[in-house]
Amino acid sequence: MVTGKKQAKKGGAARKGKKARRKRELRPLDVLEDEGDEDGGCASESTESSAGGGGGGGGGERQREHPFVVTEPGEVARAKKNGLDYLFHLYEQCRVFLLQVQSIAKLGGHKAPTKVTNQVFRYAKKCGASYINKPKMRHYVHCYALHCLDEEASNALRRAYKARGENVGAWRQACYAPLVEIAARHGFDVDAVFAAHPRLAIWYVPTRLRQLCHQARGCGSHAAALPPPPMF
Amino acid sequence: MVTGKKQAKKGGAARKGKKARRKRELRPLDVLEDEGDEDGGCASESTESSAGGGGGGGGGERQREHPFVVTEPGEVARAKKNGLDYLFHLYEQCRVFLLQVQSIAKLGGHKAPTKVTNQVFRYAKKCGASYINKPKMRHYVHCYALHCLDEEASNALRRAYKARGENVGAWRQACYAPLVEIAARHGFDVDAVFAAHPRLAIWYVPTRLRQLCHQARGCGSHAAALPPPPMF
DNA sequence: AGAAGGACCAGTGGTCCGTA
DNA sequence: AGAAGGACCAGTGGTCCGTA
Repeated sequence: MVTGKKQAKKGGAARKGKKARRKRELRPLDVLEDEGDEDGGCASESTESSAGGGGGGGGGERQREHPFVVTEPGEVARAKKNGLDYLFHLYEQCRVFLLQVQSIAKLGGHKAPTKVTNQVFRYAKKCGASYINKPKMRHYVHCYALHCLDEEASNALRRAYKARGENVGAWRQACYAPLVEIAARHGFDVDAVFAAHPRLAIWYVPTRLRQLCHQARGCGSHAAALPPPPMF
Repeated sequence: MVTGKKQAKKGGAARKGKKARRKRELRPLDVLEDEGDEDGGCASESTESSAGGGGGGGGGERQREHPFVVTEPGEVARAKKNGLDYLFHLYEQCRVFLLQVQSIAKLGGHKAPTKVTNQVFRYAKKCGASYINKPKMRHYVHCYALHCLDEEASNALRRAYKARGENVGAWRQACYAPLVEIAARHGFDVDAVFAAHPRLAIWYVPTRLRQLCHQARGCGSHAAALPPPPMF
């Protein structure tokens, strides 16, 4: 409480042109630089140069990850695209990174995170997993949640959206409804649903999903077959 | 990471004369002012004017709480002092405040804290419990932990330290050793010990206690009858 | 247009140290 | 001296929005 008195409160507007968002110019191999930092460098440097990464053989310009496309289970995405199996694989990698951070913390007598925190993302970067970042992982958590909680339903949804030629954004939106239904069967307690699943418990419940469960609860006791909400 | 590059790292030195620690001049009844703030004012204004509070009948100057003295279980502290039953009572109050914050959050579809967080302390203040504050509660958590985990041992320690005429600081220090022993019986996993006790699970494990457990584990498998560590 | 992610900001955990 | 607690700060959770 130093700044003011109340201000725009969380998810509101009031962000506009503050502080001139200077972007530091991209330098190749940035990740490898702040070594010798304590806090533990990666335990194995498992660069995991596998799957859909960007970057290609050539030059200096750091490449973004290829965008995701809706793929069926088992299907490999074509050129310049990443599939959804790859997306879910990233969540599994984060889990492994978390486990490593926990082990290291316990060895040193430090407090260990129980969730995938900033510390874990930082650690992942140090291990060379530059393709993992917080905004991306948070963006798709609920998609991963559906995959964990009802793989059948998740697979069906992927096939349907692929067949319809929908883009990733549409598929992502569509993942909410089945989750709300699952939550409904547990008294609309999404937190409990996440907590009960070992691979999901390490992820924060996304705000949007929590909101949808809350508002679905408000609408009486019909266990909601909500058509995918039009726009949010 | 905006400031610099590494700096003094957590509990180190490097705090000295920064930013001229301006103290805002005390105003009486400060707490009652920032009402109408959303985020939920207190649900009951349970001012709890009970126990050892300071302040006295008279004038404007906001009073500090009376300092604690080592008292036996059931003993009421004499003039201008607060006893240890009162101290432990504060922890129970915080728990109730947490439960209220959780209820309110769930009603509103917001995420609910699982621990006594800043939010809970803020809420307690709004409810008129101005005698509750974070530094104090954090300072004595491990004393409360011993009270929860082994009331017999806790009571014995209180009697012993009272008999010896020790001050609160000495008693507080002495609370560490029995806790380390308890942790030792659980593989030195203090986090697990705290997590397993419902009234304790809502408190963060104090750094110092974690350190002591860690270093006790390092010293072989003797389940540590550690004499109270001389100074830290 | 649709999407990936650097960078920002309000509010957190942790505790020092000026105060009484 | 011993102790209570205001206030600070590094690093967090959350996500916007300039970028490609």
